[in-house]
Parts: sequence; structure tokens; C-alpha cells
Amino acid sequence: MSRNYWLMKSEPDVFSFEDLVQAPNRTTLWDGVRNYQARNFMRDGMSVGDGVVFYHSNAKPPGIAGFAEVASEPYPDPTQFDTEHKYFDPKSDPEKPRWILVDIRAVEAARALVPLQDLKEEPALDDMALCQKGSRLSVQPVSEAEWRVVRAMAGVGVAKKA
DNA sequence: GCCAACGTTGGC
DNA sequence: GCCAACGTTGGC
Repeated sequence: MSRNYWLMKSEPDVFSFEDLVQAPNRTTLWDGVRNYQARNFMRDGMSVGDGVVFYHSNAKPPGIAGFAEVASEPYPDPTQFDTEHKYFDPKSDPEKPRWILVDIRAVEAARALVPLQDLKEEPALDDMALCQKGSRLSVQPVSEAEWRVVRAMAGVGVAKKA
């Protein structure tokens, strides 16, 4: 089975890539996703070891901050059952959880943040979901070709210079 | 803070 | 099942 690639958005004021690096085991559960399309990608598409592009939205500038990997199989988002939690969903049945998530582990920071503007100016990324107008989805699939281009732009995953 | 682009909700 | 109203996302 081949590895898949994803892009996941986070507002750095809420949870940044640096926060993920600082987290225990550099890992966190990706809670709070309340969009069915995004959930379906996590529930149906993700496997342990998949590559994750960590994107900072609502930032100045917005862009790619680092790279992570899927660190668990999909499982129910515990916050949906916590009445005290802002992500509580009274319509979710514990017998049949509505919201599913995965754990994410930080792997490597971008050498420098790759601004959204640079991504949009890169012809090889014309078809990338993130670059499409009105793209709001917080979890998106990324092709292997896009993954390589983005990592090169971020200065990671390439052979070290002498 | 504005607003375009979506997604969701609920009346009918 | 339609669709208007409303809420959210997220770049600018």
C-alpha cells in the first residue's frame, strides 16, 4: 500500500506548527473538525505514516509551516461527547460517533515559512486544492508530485549541500 | 473589518 | 427536496 499525502490547516494563534513540535511526543489529536468532507478524508483516507503538510491559515502571511505525519488510525473525536467542550456536538450518538480524527506528529519544520502567494505563483501547483479560489476545506488531499514540490520549496527532504 | 465562497439549517 | 437565511472560513 502506498503512502498518501494531505494538507491540514490550523490557525497559528490557536495551534501552530511550533505548538505541535512542543507537544508531548510531538503529537496531538486533530480535534474540532466539524466538516463532513474533511472528516471523510481522515476517516476513509488516512493511514499511519501518511505525510501531512501543516498549513497556517489566518496568519500573516498564511503559508506552509512544516511537515507532519499521521500517527494513529482514525478514531472518534472525544471532544464531541464532552458537554463542557466547545466542540461538543449534542447530535452525535456515542454508539455511532459522527466525528472522526487522527493523531498528527510533527516531523520537520520548513526552513522558512512558504507563503501562500509563492504557492500560487508556482505553476507545478496550479491544480493544488489549496490554490483554488474559495478553497476552505481544512483537510485536503495532496498529490505525491505536489508533496515533492512543496517540500523542495520549504527546503526540506532534499539532499544536503556539501 | 470586509466580503466572497461555501456549508448547514429549517420552513414549507 | 427546494431554497432562503444564516454561519463560517480565510484571504486580503
